Amino acid sequence: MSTAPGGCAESPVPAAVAVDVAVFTVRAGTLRVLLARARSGPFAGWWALPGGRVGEQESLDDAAARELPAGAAARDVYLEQLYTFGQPQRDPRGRVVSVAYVGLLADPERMTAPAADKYASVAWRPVSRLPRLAYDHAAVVRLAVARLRAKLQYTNLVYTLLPRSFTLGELQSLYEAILGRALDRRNFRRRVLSLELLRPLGRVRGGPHRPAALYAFRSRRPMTVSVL
Amino acid sequence: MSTAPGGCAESPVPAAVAVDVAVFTVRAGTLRVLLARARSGPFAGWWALPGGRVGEQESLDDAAARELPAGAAARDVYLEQLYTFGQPQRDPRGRVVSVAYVGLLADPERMTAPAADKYASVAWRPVSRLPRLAYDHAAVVRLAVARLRAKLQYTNLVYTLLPRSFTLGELQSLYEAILGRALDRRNFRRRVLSLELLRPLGRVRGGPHRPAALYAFRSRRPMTVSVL
DNA sequence: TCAAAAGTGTTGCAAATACACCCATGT
DNA sequence: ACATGGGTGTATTTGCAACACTTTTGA
Repeated sequence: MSTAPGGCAESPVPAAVAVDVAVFTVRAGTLRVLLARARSGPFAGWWALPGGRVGEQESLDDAAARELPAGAAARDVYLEQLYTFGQPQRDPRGRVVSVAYVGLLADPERMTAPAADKYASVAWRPVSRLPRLAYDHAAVVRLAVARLRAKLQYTNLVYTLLPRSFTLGELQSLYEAILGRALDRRNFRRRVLSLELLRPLGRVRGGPHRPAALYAFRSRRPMTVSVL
Repeated sequence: MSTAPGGCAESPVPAAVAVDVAVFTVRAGTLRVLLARARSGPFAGWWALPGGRVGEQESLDDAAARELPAGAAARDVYLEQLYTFGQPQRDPRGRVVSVAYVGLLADPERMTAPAADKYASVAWRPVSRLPRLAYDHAAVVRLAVARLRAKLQYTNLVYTLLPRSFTLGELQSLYEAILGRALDRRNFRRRVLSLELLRPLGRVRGGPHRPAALYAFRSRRPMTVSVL
């Protein structure tokens, strides 16, 4: 049974429900998470994950999407529920149960728009060197990173972290940045191509060296496939 | 941020937080889930997962353990958070966000004690043939079964479904019941033994046929190991 | 002596790994 | 010409799957 009447007067459970979102991207070969500095509240000035209360008539997924900084522009962030944190004392102001989400975003620039948001500032921080975080958000990020690493191995979710077209080298760098270990170029290449997830674009990207063929994902929907 | 003040008067978010638990066991070669029939409420008489409101000073994990029928005797149920369901309309009485848990139990008898509980009746039902369930509990069970199947493959969690000592045949039957497919006896045996998770007890269990060696798990703590 | 489950060993295939060489480009 | 990353191929190992036979008990 999922019990409890709705009305505030009748309900003996004054818990508030919130969402917190750990949005990740990879920039400069480093896995980064989006942090925000709160203007007010018990942790004013601290870095924390973006988040906030769930509206009365709002689903959890909708709330997570809405709480993203510069939300409008960020409609194509991949979001997935992670875990729900409900220790009684996790928020000094009272009982707050927080549903944590993982977000994945390709283009880091899109999100940094400071906006006349509720946050004093917003920044992409490398997950390997995080500042002290408010609430239990350090634990949230740890869990989120673990989930991300695991899920890249058996899904095609990398597509959420890449632009439309990319080279195999870029794809490999991405995996290496997130998994934190080097991969054999030739084996990676064969593996990925054998999955038939990519479509060769025919075009080529020039650079300082030999131009690399461009690829795109055949499907940009979440699927489970054994990648590594 | 996980915001929101605690007080009921100040909070515009009258959401109640509940837990629902899908407890599984295997009996007679069939994966079964524990269902309860509510005495009252909008779904009185319907089958549903056991569950209920989270107390004010109670963690989610504690709430899940407490909501188990015949709770006292069931202290050694393995519990793990599954997913949080928060569609605004999922409870007809008002907004209830429900944190779903998966439970695993070895001894089916332990739990069936009807008890002067809040439930009219309690029963182990095969997951393959479930009655209509209250709320969104059909979806909860579906997700829970998927999680259970997946997790048996890369953890040692089977130990939660077995008594202290067991034969390799029993272990295999358990896997077959949950995965829903037959496994090669010899390969299964070799695989499992090579993991070094089991300790041979020396003793033997007699039966109508050739007696089988008894084993026990070296460690009864959750670990991740690639089982299949 | 028969049925039914326990226990053991081998073999072939397929996938993962490790590794070496040539190619195309900008500087 | 050379440094740098792109592209292709091959040998070896390792793990998985398929499979056949012997053993021990109760009935």
